[in-house]
Formats: sequence, structure tokens, C-alpha cells
Amino acid sequence: MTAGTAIVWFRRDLRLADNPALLTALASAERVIPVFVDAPEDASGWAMGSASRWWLHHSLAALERSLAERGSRLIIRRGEAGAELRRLLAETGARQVFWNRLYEPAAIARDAAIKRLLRETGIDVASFNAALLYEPWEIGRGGGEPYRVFTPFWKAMQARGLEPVPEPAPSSLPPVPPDLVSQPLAELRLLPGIPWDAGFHAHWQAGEAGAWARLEEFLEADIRGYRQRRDLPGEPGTSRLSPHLHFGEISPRQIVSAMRDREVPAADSGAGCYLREIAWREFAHHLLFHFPHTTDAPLDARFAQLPWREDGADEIGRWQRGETGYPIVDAGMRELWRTGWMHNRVRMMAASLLTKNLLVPWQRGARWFWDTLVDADLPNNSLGWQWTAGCGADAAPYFRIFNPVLQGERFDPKGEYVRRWVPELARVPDEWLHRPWEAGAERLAGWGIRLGEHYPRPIVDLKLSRERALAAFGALKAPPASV
DNA sequence: TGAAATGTTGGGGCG
DNA sequence: ACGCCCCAACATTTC
Repeated sequence: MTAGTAIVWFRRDLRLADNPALLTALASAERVIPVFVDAPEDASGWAMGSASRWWLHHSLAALERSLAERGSRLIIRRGEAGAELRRLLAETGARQVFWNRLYEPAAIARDAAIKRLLRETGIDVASFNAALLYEPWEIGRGGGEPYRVFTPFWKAMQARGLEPVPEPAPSSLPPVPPDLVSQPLAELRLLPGIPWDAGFHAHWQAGEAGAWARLEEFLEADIRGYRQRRDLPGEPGTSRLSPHLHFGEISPRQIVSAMRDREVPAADSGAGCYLREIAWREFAHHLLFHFPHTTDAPLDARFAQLPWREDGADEIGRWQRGETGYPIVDAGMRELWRTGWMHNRVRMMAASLLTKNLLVPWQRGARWFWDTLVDADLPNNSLGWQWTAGCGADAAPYFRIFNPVLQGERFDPKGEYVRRWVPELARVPDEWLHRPWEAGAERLAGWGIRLGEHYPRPIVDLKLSRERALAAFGALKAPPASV
């Protein structure tokens, strides 16, 4: 049946291809109204951060363009989502609303309430999976128990088989009534007031076309050496698809399908390795769905008792600015500030320094990443920080503490990454680059550096802080008997 | 997806 | 030739 009007409520599915809500609307209604609603306040405490809003602005601009190219128009509104949808239903006479699901606890609660409310007024509402290979509730242990360890989750996922068939984008769309009011994108004020995003444009192309360009480049050039090169922050070995995935400009179904077309993802190939990373994203969604408190509290409750150092405001500031005195960590934190992104290997090092060597609560680090990452994603961010802090699912054991000197020497041996983001160390030779304080004042002076003036002294003694962390973590009560 | 401490082995220098 | 020591290289254990 194709009569009447349907609303497609876009959220973080900012694409036209493989978009089940859009396709369903096109199949079931004559008129289709694409809508985005910006909620001014988010009561969950996890309102979108500044870097993500920058991305959202440009992704929405791209969506506006591609809708316009196909004869449609994006209707932008501002306000509480349920109220705005009801207003739009009244204005358009639509009787159907379709959207693709979000999985954050607050979004689930909001969407469920909206769905109930709309259905009570006789509106036809349906939601779809556009963001995941499998719904978080589709993979589970025998009795439906959620997984807490990645490997069995990954095996269960593979046992289900991965045969996605993404849908192509519609080539044309029905027009939107010209009198239907849309708020100009600029009025959402998504871009930052202070232009700290100046360097972002050189690194990113938000939107569906940008996502595909990135995927093509990754599959053409980078995926073959992915297994080895993904750990080297100085080289372009990673996919850099995370922000595109977060905003749904491309779906994991599409990625897996595109990989299938080019290379068989054997377990030891680059594609197999990358598929595993996609599965980590699924695992993060699975965990947050089943343990919704883990955005703010440790999954393993014992870790709340740890003697976290809440008073380290000065140290947090130095960490945020990339002035810890550990070159690889500082490089990462500055890359984050300048580009809205940080290489994953360096995220682990930076997180380990903050949570283990400095004993700053992982939630503080998670907040900073949340505000500064263009790919800030609540499931991934929560899992990542709890993994590093040792309090989450499949977490790193408490004694796994990264040494930023050794990690730097192993993964940035030629110092390309450090010299790119910490230019004041550019003249320090490889031998001393990751441990400049050991070179001695005389040598440092020869490279134009006085420690504490041109580059900071180490924020904390690695050996002592490691021992302090081992003592603190080791003093926690033994874990509860395993299931 | 760790690092440090401790243990083992084997070759070379030397008396 | 032999035992002894040293120590690098690697393996194992511990945190």
C-alpha cells in the first residue's frame, strides 16, 4: 500500500543507502518527510560533545545536499523530539513514523516512550536496525545471559554467520511540501564558538560520500597491511571509519559486504582482523544494552572502592593539554585536540597513564574523550575506558600497566608520530625521543630544549606510580566466584 | 592489546 | 681438557 505520508526520523543514520527506515517509508507511503530534530537538552548527562557536534553539523549538511539532489528536503526542527514529531504529524497529516534504532540507555527510554505515545494516538510506528550486524539481544549465552568476555561473543557472532545484503540508495525521492518549515542548519549552533576546529577539515569529510571515499581508500590501500600497521600511530594504517560509523553515514553491513567483494576475510588476513574490530563495536553495544549503568559506574563494582585520586585537577589539565612529559602520550592528546581523533594504540597508552599511573578515575578521562572525539560513541567509550582501568568486561588485568616509554619505542620507533604532534622534540634523536629526561641537560640544550621550560618533565615517576597502582589494585577484595 | 622480575641456557674468556 | 664465572639471550613467572 502506498498512500499517505510517512515521516522518517533521522538520528544517527545519516545516509540514504542501506537505510531500512527510509526504504520502508518509500515502500509504504506516497510522501516521505525526512526529519532531524535537535534536542536542546539531554537529561542523560551524555549530551553530544563539542567535537561530535562539529561532525554532526557537516554530516547534516551533506545529508541535506544528497536529499536535495534526489528531489527531497531535510526538515530540521529544534525541541523535545516527541513534541516535535507530533507537531510535524499535525502539519503534514502523516500517519506513519519510521526510524532506525539507537542503543544508549537514555535513547532507548526516550524512543520507547515516543513509540508508545504515538501508537496510542493511532500512528503507525516502526523502528529498524541500521547500525549493527546483530541486535544486542540477538547474541547471548545459553539462557539468554549476556556475554562479558569478547572471545565467546565473537565466536557466537561468527556462528550466526555474516551474510549481510545492504540495500542501495534510492535514486529519487518524493518532494517535500514547500511550505513545511525547516530551521536553517546554522541555527542549531552545532559549530564551536571558539574556532578550535580549524584543523579538522584537513582530516575529515563528514557525510555519506566521505564515508565511502574513506572505505574505498582503506580497502584499496591499507587493509592488506592492517594487522601489522594498525598499531603504528605514525602510519595511516587504520580505517578511520569510526566517526562515519558512529553517525551512521555507513553501516557495518555495508563495510562487511564491501570487504566480501574484494577479499575473503580469513582470520589471519587484514580483513579478518578488521572484522574483529567491527565485532568489538558490536560487543560494546551488547554490553551497554545489558549493563546500562556502565557509562558511569564500573561493571565490576569492587573498583568503585579504589583509592582514586579525585584531587588531581592540575594533573588532569596537563594530561588534557598533552603536557605530561611522556612524548607518545602528549602526541596523542594533541592529535586529539587538533583533529578530533586519536590513534587507538595511543588511546590505550593515554588512558593507562591517567587511570593507573595517576590514579585519576576513568570517568574523568571518558568525559574528556566524550567531548573531544569526533567519533565519541557511548558504548565504545565506556568499554574502552573500563577495559583500560581493569574494571569492565573482559578487562585488562589490573597489573597490565602500559609503560609509555617502551610503548613509544615499540610502536613509534622512528618517532614520526611524536615529531608530528610534539614539534618541540623534533630535533631529539630516536634514541632519546621517548625518554628525553634521561638525555641530560647538556645534550638537551644542544637540541634547543630545557626541561620544564620547552618541554615538561615527566608528570609522574613511572616505577613508583606503577608500584602504587599495583598496591592499590591488588588490595581490592578477591573477585566474586566466577559463574 | 604489558612489564618487570626471576630462572635457564649456552658460549666464551680465563686460570 | 676442564671447571668456573660472566653475561647475553631467551623463557617463565609474577605482579
